Amino acid sequence: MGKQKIQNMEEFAEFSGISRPTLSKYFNDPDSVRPKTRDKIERSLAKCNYQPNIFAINQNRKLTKNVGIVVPYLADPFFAEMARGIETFVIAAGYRPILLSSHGDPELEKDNLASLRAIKPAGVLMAPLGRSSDRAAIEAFCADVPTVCFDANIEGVGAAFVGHNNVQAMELMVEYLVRSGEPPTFFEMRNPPNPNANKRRMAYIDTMEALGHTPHVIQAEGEGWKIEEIGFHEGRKALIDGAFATKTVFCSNDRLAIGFLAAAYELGLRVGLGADCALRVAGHDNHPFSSFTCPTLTTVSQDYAAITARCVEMLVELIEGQQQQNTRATILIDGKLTMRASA
Amino acid sequence: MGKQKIQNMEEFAEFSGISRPTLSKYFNDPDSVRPKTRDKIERSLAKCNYQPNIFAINQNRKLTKNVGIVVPYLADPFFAEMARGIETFVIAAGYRPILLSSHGDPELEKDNLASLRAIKPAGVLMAPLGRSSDRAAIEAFCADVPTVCFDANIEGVGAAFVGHNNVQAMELMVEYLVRSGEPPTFFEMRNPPNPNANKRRMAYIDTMEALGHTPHVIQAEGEGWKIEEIGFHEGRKALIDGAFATKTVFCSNDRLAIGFLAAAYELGLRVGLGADCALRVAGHDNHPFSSFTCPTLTTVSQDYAAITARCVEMLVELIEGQQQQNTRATILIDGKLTMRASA
DNA sequence: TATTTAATTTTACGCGCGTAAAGTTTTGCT
DNA sequence: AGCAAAACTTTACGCGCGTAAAATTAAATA
Repeated sequence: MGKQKIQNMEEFAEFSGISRPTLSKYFNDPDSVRPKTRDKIERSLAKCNYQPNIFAINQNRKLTKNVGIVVPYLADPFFAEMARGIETFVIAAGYRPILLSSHGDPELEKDNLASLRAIKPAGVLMAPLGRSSDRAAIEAFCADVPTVCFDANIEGVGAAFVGHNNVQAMELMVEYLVRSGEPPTFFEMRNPPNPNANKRRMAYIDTMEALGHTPHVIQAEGEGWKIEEIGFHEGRKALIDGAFATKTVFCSNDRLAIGFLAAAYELGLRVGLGADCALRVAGHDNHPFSSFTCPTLTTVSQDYAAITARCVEMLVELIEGQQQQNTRATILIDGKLTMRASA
Repeated sequence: MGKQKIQNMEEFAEFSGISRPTLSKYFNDPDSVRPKTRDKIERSLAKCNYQPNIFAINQNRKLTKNVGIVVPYLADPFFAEMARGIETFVIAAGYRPILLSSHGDPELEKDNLASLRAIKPAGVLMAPLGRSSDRAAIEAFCADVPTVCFDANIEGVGAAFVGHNNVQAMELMVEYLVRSGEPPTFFEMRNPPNPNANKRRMAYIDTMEALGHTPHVIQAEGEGWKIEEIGFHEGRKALIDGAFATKTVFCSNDRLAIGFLAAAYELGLRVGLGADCALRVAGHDNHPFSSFTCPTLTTVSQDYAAITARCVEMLVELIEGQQQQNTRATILIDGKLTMRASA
């Protein structure tokens, strides 16, 4: 490989026979130069391994091509999956994803925003922690950098929100459970870290009442993101106490359901649809592991692909769109019933 | 908040009454200036919200404070958990973690290394994809930037390796299974993405032979990182075919075991230690979800905390240590038997 | 072919900070 | 108090690139 060592754009200008300002234009947007010169540049580029210094670029441009992705808890496969989708779309859109997890800690969430500020991102995609988030800090951040929120909607925060349609999804599942058996009891955390939980409870109650049934809600104690553990211990307790009004349990999310199923198993309760089953259990989210629970978990799936695609789209519009809209868009993506063995 | 707006170090020098070169020294290493001036700087810092421009810093320093973390598959909670630990230690060591996932794709792994190169990292912590990795590309990268590998050891690649002691761990589990019941059959993927699998098979065979038992290995077909799915389908097939030589199955890793347990459940096979159980199943890794399988999974746990701590330690030594050692260190951390209900 | 328009080159400055060199002040030590 | 060492200030240059302005060249239009 006789590839020359070219250190900077000056040298590459000499090497390629194109002036430096034109090269600068090219690297910023290859389509902004004449096709002929573009060809010439790219042919030269193939002959050496020059690559513009990203620090020098970012220092001098007011706006970088960085896009921050902030997630509340990356060790949760749900968010890992979301992050994966978002990363892919961000790269496809020509930006550079920077993935940060808050690991469930509001302080770290603030730190993450601070360190994002330092890299002057073109925009940020953020799933806030929710209840424990420092709202003021996030608002201040969103005022400075274009931010699209996903997963958890903090009313009024961010330029847009793209998320799951909890109301539609809850209706879907409650109606299915009622139709195929008896009305469900709702099982959730009393203090859920994620704000979707509240929307789900309310949608559950509304749907149940609309269908002429009495809603029953069992609330698990416990704080934080060890949700399976809470589902297990509190679900176990509730089962032993006979706290469930019906034998059909609709868990607020799949992680809770995973813990709950483990508890039911330990107590020797057969879960499923058959006549020989003591319980029916449904979840919500279509968590990556919900296909491998025992029994496999009937759930409402969030449309990962649509949500991730849409929120990247929104952000790109926000960044590249000339006219700035003042209205905060809220986009809700419908869920789908995913029927498996547990209900 | 009458905080002044200070744009650069020049202005902050005037504001704080400290010369710019000294400030530069301070920001590079707060301990390199006299305590008195350090106090003075920090008191001024509290009075405004100046923060050095990270791009300008990185452009001019030969070495940044960036530390890359490359993981083969972030949607795997095992790696998510590893990444979480590593991030924390990297921050504690005064560096800036940049987390990248290869999402199971060797091309993306190469891309990740390329984009890491662009940010001139002080060092990189890398868990290679393994079998599918482009060895030459990784070697070339390691030759240029200090790299400590973890999880998957590619012999000779990287300045050091920190990982799990597969041999010790396998001995531990095989001995336990033999002692507490019958000798296990080993269940693994024929073409595992991760190189640990081969070490585990060999250790299984060695230990079985040392104990005077005949090793039995069942190999699941299938490629890629959908390991639970492979464990489920291939495990199901093997169970139906009566392929297991014994009723004790030791799975090469917990994800495989999670799928296998789901298959056993579906087939109505009771898993556990009791006389009423048709199978005993053990895993390997102490995957975050192994506490919530049905039944809960007996496994050999990797010492997450020790591995993550140790590999960050190694990298920091490598970066900051004056004398460069030419010997490639290989550090293996012992596993622990984690007994639960499945075996 | 002449003319308008668009693209490129030349020249030059600035971004914010690292860092070297020489001079000055402060500190620690006897 | 005197002195050497350490820390600091002043001055000055460089990093690699963005970008503005004026001059030049190429392309598109008539």
